[in-house]
Amino acid sequence: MNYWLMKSEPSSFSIDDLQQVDFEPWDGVRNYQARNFMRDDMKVGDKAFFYHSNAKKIGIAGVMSIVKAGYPDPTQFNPECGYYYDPKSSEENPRWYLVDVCFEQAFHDILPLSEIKKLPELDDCPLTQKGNRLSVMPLQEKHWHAIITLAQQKQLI
DNA sequence: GCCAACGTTGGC
DNA sequence: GCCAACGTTGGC
Repeated sequence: MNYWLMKSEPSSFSIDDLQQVDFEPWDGVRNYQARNFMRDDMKVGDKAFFYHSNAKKIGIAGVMSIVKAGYPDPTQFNPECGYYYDPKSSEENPRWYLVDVCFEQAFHDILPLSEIKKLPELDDCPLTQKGNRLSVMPLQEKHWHAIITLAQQKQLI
C-alpha cells in the first residue's frame, strides 16, 4: 500500500464536503507530475491525507482512501467545464487523469503545516520543502506515521 | 494582497 | 533547444 498527500482549497472542496458524498472524483488536476502519480501509481486501497491549502487554517484535515485507480478526467472533454476543458486532449488520447477518493476520517481540527514542518522525519518530504507546488505527492511510510503520531499527540484523532 | 518559486508557452 | 515572458500556486 502506498501513502499520498492531496491538496485542495477548502473554499472549493473541503474535507466536510468529502464526508457528505459516497466518493469523489478528484478532478481538475492539470499538472503533469501529479497526473503521472494518479495515472500510474495510485492503487485502490492506498491512503491519502486531505490537505487544505490557501486557507485560514493551512494543514492536514483528515484521511481518505483511493477507491478507484487512475482513469481519464471527464472534465477535460467537456467545453462546458470551462477552465478544466482542454481542447488539446481527446478521448482517444487523454491528457489528464484522476482517481476516486473516499472519506475515511476527519481530524478534530486542522493539523497545521507549521507543526508538520517541525517534524525531523519530514525534512525530506516535498511538502515541507520550499517552493513546492505539487498538489498530489507520494509520502514515505515514515512521513505518514510521523504525521499520524503527531495528530495523536495533539489529540486530533 | 504580496511575492517567491515554479511551470508553461511560444518566438527564434 | 534555448530562454524570456507570462501565468499559477500557495504560504505569509
